[in-house]
This record gives sequence, C-alpha cells and structure tokens, in this order.
Amino acid sequence: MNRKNMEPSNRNIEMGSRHLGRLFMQFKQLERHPRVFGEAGPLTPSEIHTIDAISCESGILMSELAARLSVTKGAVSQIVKKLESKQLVQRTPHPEDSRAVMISLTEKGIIAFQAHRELHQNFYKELSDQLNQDEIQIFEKCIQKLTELLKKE
Amino acid sequence: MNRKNMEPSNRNIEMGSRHLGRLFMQFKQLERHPRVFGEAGPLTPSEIHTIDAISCESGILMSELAARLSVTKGAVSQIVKKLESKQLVQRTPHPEDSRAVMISLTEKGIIAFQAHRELHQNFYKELSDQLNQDEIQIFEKCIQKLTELLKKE
DNA sequence: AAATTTTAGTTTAGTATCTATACTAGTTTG
DNA sequence: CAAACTAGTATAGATACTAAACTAAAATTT
Repeated sequence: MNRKNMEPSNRNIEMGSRHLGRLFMQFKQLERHPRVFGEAGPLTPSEIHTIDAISCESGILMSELAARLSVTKGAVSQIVKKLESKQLVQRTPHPEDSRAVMISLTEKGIIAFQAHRELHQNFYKELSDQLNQDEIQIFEKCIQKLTELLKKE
Repeated sequence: MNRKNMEPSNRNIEMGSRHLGRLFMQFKQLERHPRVFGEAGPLTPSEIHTIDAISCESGILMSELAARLSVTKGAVSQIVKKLESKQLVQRTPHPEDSRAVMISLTEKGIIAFQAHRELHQNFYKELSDQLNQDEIQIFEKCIQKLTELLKKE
C-alpha cells in the first residue's frame, strides 16, 4: 500500500477516481439548497426535479411520475401535495379510471420548468464552450458510459 | 419553442444537458441507500463519506472535517457520534488545546475506508477500460471543468 | 491580571427527503 | 360476484442536514 511502489496506471486510477468523487461531492452540495426559478420563487431540489419530470405533458399519472423519479408513490404523493399548495401543479381526475389522478403543470409551474431547463442548458453551454467538437463528442460518450455503469451499481 | 425550428447546436445543448442531468439523477439515487463495506458492515452514504474524509490521518480536528465535507460543525458532531458508537472512529484529546478533539479511524474504520476506496477505484477502472488513452485524458479535463463550473454555481 | 472576544465543539429543535407499512377505494379477473 | 390487483393517500420513522443557543477553553485587549 505504499504510494511510491505503485505503478503509474494504478496511480492514475487512484487520482481519477478521486476527481470523479470530488465532482459528485460538489454536485451533492449544490443539491442541498433551494433556488429561485424565475417568478416561480424559490424551490427545493426535489420540488424542481419533480416539476422537470412532469414536464409540459398534458397529464401524467402519479405512478408514472414515481417511476420516472425512481421513488415510491408515497414520496410523489407528498411532494405533489406541496407543489399543489404552491400552485405549481394541478390534479385532474382521470376520465376513465376514477382512482387515477392526472398531474400537470400550472402556468406558474411552466415558468419554473422553463427557468430550470434554461439554467441547465446555460450550464451545459458554458461547459461545451470550453471544449472543441471532438472533445464534446468524447465527453458525451463518457457521460453515457458513466450513466450505464452507475445503473449497474 | 418549437423543437423542429431549433438550430442543431441548440438541440445538441438540449440533449447534452439532459444527459448530464440524467447522470446526476442516477448518482443521487445511488446515494440514497446504505452499502456494505467489507467486514465493517453496512454504512449510510454520509457515514462512509465522513470516513473517507478522515482518511488514514493520525488525527483531524472536527472543524477541519466540517470544512472538508462542506457541512456545519453540528452535522459533523452528530455523525462522528454515530461512527464512534459503531466503533469506526475514535476521539482523542488534543495535546495542546483542550477544547479540540482529534478524530481518527479505528482498525474497523480503516477496513471500511479501504473497501470504499477500492470500490471507487474499481468503478473508475471499469470506466477507463472502455476508453483509450486520449479519451481518458479528455474525460479528465471535462471532469475538472465540470467541477470548476459547479463550484461557481 | 481581569475583561472581552474568539474559537472548538455539543446540543437541540426544526426542515427536507425519502421509505415502508397500512390503508381506502376503484378495477379487473376467475 | 368474490378475490385479487392497482392507484393513490396517510402516517410513522430514518437520514442528513441547518441554524441557533450553549459550554468551556484560548487568545487578545485594555
């Protein structure tokens, strides 16, 4: 376990894995605080993620939403209640199945949705501006591989 | 806001930012569940991150640890208490400053630490095995830029 | 040297996010 | 039609944090 006896490749792996770890830590830290999304006001991370998952669809079921966010129905139930009280989403009864509820964004919700998407896109743009076309392509490949690997974990 | 009217570059940004978002979601999901680290047993994400931050140092102050983890002293105080009760870390009084406490890993803590590092390194190795030398280098560059950008957010 | 301020750490109450479990009430199926 | 399934809600508890109030020791002022 002596660092001086390590092969270069092992040291590279050690460094690389640490850098990746640091990136995720940085991300985690960001995800701890509420942010303001345009006129929609400050929203907690899970609130805005839920809004993003609902997207501009005409209506999505609670259970679909749960699957999309990879959380339980109970979690979605709670967060939708909160979003409804903030008038960001609305519930409409399903026309055929009276157990089901269709969730959709209100106008205020759409404002938050767009502000959030824009934020993300500006972030990505700022990153890709620092890369050339080849590098972007490789970056995309890496993102995809990373996502795959994380899914397996 | 019509997708068909978008320039290719805008569409690429939209796609890219979505992929990046998905990656972080995948990561967040992983970070929700406890994992087993060798003989040290199952540890929650924040427990193992704290152990990783303590590392194999001979002794680190609570306040240093808080800074390293980017959390408040109170948060560290709580988690160290839990780790101490699990016999993964130990407190020793500071030789000169009797207010201060030195935190270090026990043998069991070191086992967890090493198992965690190994896990991360295996993950990184699996990723880099799918890339050639140039791609790894670009990937590293991107990780670094991403970390910088996130820090600014 | 006494008084003040700063620093190290703990404690407590409260918030956000999630899970698991138990539940209600419609829907489908045998 | 009864049994089993499905959609969603409610609630209690876990985790992981913050903010604020606190204790006690150390450093600085006066």
